[in-house]
Amino acid sequence: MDVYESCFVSETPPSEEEMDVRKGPWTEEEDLTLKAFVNIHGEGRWNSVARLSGLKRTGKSCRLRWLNYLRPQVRRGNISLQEQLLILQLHSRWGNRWSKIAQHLPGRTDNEIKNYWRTRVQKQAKQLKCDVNSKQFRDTMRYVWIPRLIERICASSESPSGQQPSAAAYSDHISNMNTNQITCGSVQVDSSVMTELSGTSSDSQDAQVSSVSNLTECYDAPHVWNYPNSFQIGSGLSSEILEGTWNIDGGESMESMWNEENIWFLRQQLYEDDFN
DNA sequence: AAATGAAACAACCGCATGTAC
DNA sequence: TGTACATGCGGTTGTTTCATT
Repeated sequence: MDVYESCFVSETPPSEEEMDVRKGPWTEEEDLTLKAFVNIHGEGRWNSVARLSGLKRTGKSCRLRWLNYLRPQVRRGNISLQEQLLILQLHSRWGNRWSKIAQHLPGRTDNEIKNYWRTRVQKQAKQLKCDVNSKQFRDTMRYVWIPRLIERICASSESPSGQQPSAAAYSDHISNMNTNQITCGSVQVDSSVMTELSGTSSDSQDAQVSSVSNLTECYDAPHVWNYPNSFQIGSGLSSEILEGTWNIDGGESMESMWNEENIWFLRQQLYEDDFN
């Protein structure tokens, strides 16, 4: 039995009523207490942490506070472009499985990703006056946003890219993958980016298919894709999208969003997952 | 400067799952 | 095998911050 364990094998925990449990925002003092306790004894056994640290909190509350806020690895602040792309992709595959998505975004918590999705993506769906799970929203993403984005990926890939992984290395990496690819200049773009978001991939069968973050400013009918005859560009789309005035994160441009580094990063993450 | 509404973030709750006994 | 407890997850709600009028 280790030191930690010996600390915790003890009396039955008092009920919440008996404990006079504190709720609501954590104070700085509570944070320090929890941090110090976990630093000494390690994570886990949260009910014991709550009891022995002197915090009048539940084990659940301690765990949540530690995982979402106090953990040293936690990254706070703006979700980067790469992360936005990953969230979009992974959510299209797994639906609202936030913790699973979070595993692919080091330092980000499921709670943060969930909040991001709710506040940003669902907002966009609201602007479109449709549900994020609706066909209209998926179609908008599938036939308008994504193609436009990919077109921009292609465009940006042809510009100098500094210290990024080379396009050649990237092509080598994906050439072994059994995927359909579209060549745009020196970079190949995987058409699975499209099919995943269409909700037809096998992985998405058990997941609720949802859609895209602030992937806007995307309407500009890309010529690189074949649209189904039945799909009318612009049908039911908001004027912001149709006019290309739907801004990203308060003005961030699509150009900056889709550079070669982002594509490299995104693809790496996805293929690693596919083959794990 | 104050009021109001929207957006972002933090935390709680209930349920599901895992594990030890 | 059944039970109790701990932990993890996703949905929801409460609170704070920021922008607009």
